[in-house]
Amino acid sequence: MPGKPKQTSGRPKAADADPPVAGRGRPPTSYDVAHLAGVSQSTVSRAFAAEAPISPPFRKKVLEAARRLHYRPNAAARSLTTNRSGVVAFFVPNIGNPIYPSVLEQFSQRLRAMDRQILLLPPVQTADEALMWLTQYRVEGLVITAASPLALSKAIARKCVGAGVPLVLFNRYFADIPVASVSCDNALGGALAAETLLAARHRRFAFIGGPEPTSADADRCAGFVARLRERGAPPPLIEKTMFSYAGGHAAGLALLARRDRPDAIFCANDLIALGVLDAARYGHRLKVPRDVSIMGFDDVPMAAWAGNALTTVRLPVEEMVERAVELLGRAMAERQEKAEVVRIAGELFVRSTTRAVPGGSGRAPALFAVGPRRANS
Amino acid sequence: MPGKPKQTSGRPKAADADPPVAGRGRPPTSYDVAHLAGVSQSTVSRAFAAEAPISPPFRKKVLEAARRLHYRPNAAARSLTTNRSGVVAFFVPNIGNPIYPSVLEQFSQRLRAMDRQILLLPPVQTADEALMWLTQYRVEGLVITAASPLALSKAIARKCVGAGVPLVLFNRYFADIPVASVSCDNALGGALAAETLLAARHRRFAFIGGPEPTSADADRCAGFVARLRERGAPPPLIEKTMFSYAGGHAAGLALLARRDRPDAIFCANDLIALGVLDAARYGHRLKVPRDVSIMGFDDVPMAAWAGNALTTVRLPVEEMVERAVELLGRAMAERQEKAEVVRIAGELFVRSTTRAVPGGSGRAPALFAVGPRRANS
DNA sequence: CTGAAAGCGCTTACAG
DNA sequence: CTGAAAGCGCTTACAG
Repeated sequence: MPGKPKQTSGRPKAADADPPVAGRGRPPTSYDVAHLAGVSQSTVSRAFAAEAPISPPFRKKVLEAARRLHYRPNAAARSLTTNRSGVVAFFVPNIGNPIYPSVLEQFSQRLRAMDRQILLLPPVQTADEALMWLTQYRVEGLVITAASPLALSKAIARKCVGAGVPLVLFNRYFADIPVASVSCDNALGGALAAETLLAARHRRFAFIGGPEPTSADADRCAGFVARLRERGAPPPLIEKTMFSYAGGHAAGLALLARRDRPDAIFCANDLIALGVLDAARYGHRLKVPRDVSIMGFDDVPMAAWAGNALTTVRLPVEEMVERAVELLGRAMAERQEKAEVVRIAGELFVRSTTRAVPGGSGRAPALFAVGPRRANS
Repeated sequence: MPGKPKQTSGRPKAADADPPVAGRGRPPTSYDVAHLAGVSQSTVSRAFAAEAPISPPFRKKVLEAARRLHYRPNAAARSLTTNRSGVVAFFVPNIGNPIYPSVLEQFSQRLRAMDRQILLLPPVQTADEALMWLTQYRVEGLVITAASPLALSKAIARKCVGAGVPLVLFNRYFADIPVASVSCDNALGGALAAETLLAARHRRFAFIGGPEPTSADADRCAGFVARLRERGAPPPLIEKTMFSYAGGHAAGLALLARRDRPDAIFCANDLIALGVLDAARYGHRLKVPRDVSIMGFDDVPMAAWAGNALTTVRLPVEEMVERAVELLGRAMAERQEKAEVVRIAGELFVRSTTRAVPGGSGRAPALFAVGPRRANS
């Protein structure tokens, strides 16, 4: 007699028991609900599908019975029939950057609204491993939030594109791989940094970037360098270090020990900048910004701390996540990946690690492409 | 003809094509592998189960065919038959605390070794919602890494225990709910803080805790207070604030404005302590530790930064995660929850926000229960 | 709109 | 050890 419950006779009939939760016997199935509601199992299934053909009274009956039994469709069974898991994977290799907790939190909120779950990609070693894992779990989409290690992220991205796994890069892109991405306008941010430091009458510039030529890093640097050149300023020194406080600290110590010590340093991110800041203050006993101005990028929570008050360009996390989820949703719906590249301007936050503009109000000048704002740390 | 592939005729036979990845047609099934390897589908299944009865040559044949097809057992199908999903859920409401990225990272590593995936609990509003979600995804276990908001975490814990969902609390416990947990020995940590401040000849103590009586918070406070009392010191002022830098900053501003200004402040965590530190330095223009000593708890990365050099008690994250995973594994294997409560001592890191011990070597005295260490920030 | 039935891709008794 | 078959709990054509 197919179509009727089998092998479930051992389970206590959770007809009106109050806490039929899980624990003891297995969770209720759609047959249990059908039985209680006096409808067919198909009808139960339809009651839980938004677009399914079912009359309001039937749906009501089913939902009421489901509520009493604490029933929810088994995700695995649903996944098996539909071949869609409802799961989005995240590759967050750079979780150490304090910007990512809020990124993850925002994704979590928005994805919940789309009824998607977040599965964390395990620390795979190769792109093949990643892809096998993605297919094993029938992951519907992948978000990569960092490009370090570059080679691995890139290989994974390439595999995903090849395999048709919807992919969105967060604050990264790969020029040679056609994939959807949402970034801060890093080049513009670099230009904003240049403007800020130029307005403060600096002349000896430096840029400290990460160890690998990620797009974010490269664009921030390029925007900075280009704007300096446009304004007729001398080219900056360019240093590489680890993408961390310790990296910034070491680089800052070295850079500030040079004869031709720069008096304005723009760092590829806040973590580096905060390391440089401490290297200047505590390593070299310099006054910031009197002796040297320092800027970061991202606006991590620590940048606003009173002891740091770091001038920086804020990553527009909220808008970025919003767009990323939008792109991901579109990529999951259509089979066809669009490879759209979104760039969102970041806002300048002038705090206390950059010299005030001479004769200015303390605000950055109005010639910026994006309205600056004096932050109340 | 049951037992043979059905409805798959439309798919290109991926016999020797090189990249049969995903993308176009569906991923290969065990039937495809069986076909290629010249064995039955059952044998394919057995080749992927560690304990299954299968001869080495057969397994080898299967695995080779699987490799060629990039085959991996469909997790949903497996979950459906075994009723076990291989998924562990994480509830990390307090992701803002910079200690959690490393916690999550360590869990990720260890869980991978156990072949478990991490699914993030969405931002549910009620315990019932959480439980329904847990059963919908047949989650095998839950890790709760924070107790804020207390009421929700507690309600979820209670539901899980009631429903038999294996649960491990990370650095939290609920006295009235029998559930496995792994914590830092917070009371001991509080005592260490008291010893450190007493040894520096302080007399006017304060404790700043979080807004809710979480176990970690309460134990740190209790250990601190008890040790002060044992040593005949006057009882500390006790303040409450948000579990954040901003909370600590506000509380520090207020506390240090008092007539009976404390000269030694122990904070429930580093984020609060760093806020207090900046309130002292930049809000009140005090010298730390000359005018006031400040201690935190956790040893977040920022505590070691040169500008902060915060004396603190380190959360033994690595050991804690190791034990937590162990407990979780046991709870998932046995049906019976043990409610074991593990406490691991945290290590004292003396940096520069506490006065050196008079006449001492700069090291904390040797009477501490746990060997102190002077950190090289 | 509603119900009976097939099928998703596995695992696991059951025979041999 | 190996294979044929049943069954996991759903979704979705297919009839009515």
